[in-house]
Amino acid sequence: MFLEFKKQVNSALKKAVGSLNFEIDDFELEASQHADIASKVAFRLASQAKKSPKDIAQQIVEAIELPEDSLLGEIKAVGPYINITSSRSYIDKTVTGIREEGNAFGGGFCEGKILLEHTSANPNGPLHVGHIRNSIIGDTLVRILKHAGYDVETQYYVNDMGRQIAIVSWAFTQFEFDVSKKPDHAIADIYIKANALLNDDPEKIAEIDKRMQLVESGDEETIESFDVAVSHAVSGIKETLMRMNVKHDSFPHESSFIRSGAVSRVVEEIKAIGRTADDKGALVVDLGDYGFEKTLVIQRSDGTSLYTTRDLAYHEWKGERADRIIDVLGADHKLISGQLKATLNSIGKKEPEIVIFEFVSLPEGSMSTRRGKFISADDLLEQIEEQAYMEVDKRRPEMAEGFKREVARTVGIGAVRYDIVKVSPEKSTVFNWKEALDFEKQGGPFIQYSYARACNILRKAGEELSWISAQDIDPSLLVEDTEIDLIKKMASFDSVIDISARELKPHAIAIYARELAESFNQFYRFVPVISAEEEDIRASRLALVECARTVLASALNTLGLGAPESM
RNA sequence: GGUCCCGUGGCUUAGCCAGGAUAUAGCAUCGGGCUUCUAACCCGAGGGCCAAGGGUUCAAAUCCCUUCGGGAUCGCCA
Repeated sequence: MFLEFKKQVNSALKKAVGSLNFEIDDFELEASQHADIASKVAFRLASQAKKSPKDIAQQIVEAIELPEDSLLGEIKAVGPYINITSSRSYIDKTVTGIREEGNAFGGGFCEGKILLEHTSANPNGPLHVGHIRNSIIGDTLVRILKHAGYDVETQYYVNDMGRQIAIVSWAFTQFEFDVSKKPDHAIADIYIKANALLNDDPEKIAEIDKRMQLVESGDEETIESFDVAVSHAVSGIKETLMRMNVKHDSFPHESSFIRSGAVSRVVEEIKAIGRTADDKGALVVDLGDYGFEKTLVIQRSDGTSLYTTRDLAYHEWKGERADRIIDVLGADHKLISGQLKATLNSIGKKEPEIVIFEFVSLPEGSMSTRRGKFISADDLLEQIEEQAYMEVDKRRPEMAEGFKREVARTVGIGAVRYDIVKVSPEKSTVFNWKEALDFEKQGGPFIQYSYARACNILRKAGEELSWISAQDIDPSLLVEDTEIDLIKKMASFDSVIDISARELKPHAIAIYARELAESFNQFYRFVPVISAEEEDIRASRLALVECARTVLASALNTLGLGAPESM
């Protein structure tokens, strides 16, 4: 609803400014503490009109004419600012809008097919707390984009033929694989051992090189040994992702692009535009005109392809299947993703939009699967759920064990996801157990609690008052400050979705969800619902609670947090 | 050494790209609130020369330059 409000503000200002014979398109609208929206346009027009911004603001306000039933209410010039408040109709339409649209409220205004790749961690061990930043940012973006109206397909690109996988497959021939363990963890065990062995005995590296050549040339037995290693790791990774409410639609494998001929094809395409050169037997691409000093190697001197080459083929393939391609990648991919985009651009292919997130490190330094220096996502989830269980047990000791376990799971995952997504991706972070397990913060569980409270009111109303949601209500009876604040907060859901979908910034939705929960809690504290004296007021408030439940559920769902009806 | 990202109260953090009204929240600290829809809640207080220095501008947390601190990266790894 806020998007529509903004549109009306723009057109009202445009007309007013036009009637004063000023030329300007951008009204510099911004959120304000003094109104629902404010325009700074008077600053810009000051030089043009040779008048003070203050006078211009006043003039514009006087020139504004509002149509019947406008979403704009009071319009005031305060110094150079034009402060605009929404009308009663805005409030009423928001309530009816939510009641009519339900879960679709605040979205559905975009269209097109998006292919989004995220996580794509190498299958040489379990996901660690750094990888899940990728998964959570990626999955939240998927949910935001879907709500905005896009058709989104999510992919996990499986590196099943890199050097690291050659090492894992080789490790199977050197060490015992512990089948009693979760498979991705068991893979990490032998991978770490193999790396240590290669470190001690560099002559064995030739065996890895040999495997790399064999797999690329299509040797059945080697391919099979890679597949075994990869599928063990991937099955464990999938389990972890599922536990975090993260789902991928497909898992394309790198090797498939070799086998389909896509890799050789893309190499030929690059050769054809005359950008390639031979550098000591390796094939390199010159991207100097794109601002890259150094050339990009796309083929080793032994003729095998590299990650980059396969990634080029993968992106070419993705570009043929979607209107937009989005990749969520770690900070280590900044350079290479720039080169990837430049190369695709040079052969006239669709470029991906890249979302970069900075690294999560440990207090003692950076994480490394190879060296066994990492905290696995499974460990984190295990501990957080245990912590959450204690919190539930403390608050609802009388409830059944199954209830406590279920709530602990929902709340635990919620806390983890929220903590990660609420921070801007461009900040590097240091993982800290104490903070990760702290439930006192106003985070995921805070939002889930608001939702549970809303559910509880409605459940009680159903039991005690035989309330049903279809009842006709009068939204104009909602006049308390906290009611209006809550409604306005819900109204702005669409604009938050719009902004986070456009800028690919999931953390905006995290902040919004928290504010929405806060608004609901304030309403809950100050306005009686079930015990409201007058029946029509009670009905309107129940409808409002139901609206809040709807929007809270959407916000939680967009963040990938579970919505518990009781906790 | 080159390039990119980050540096906001004790801790975590929004705002920065598109400069303007007293800089946003949370945690922690201190004070108040459960006979009333679950207190995982609500209300209030203190706490910031927005890393430092310079510049642009009527106006800078926001743009530019320099320095410092942290992270990432710099062809045949991924």
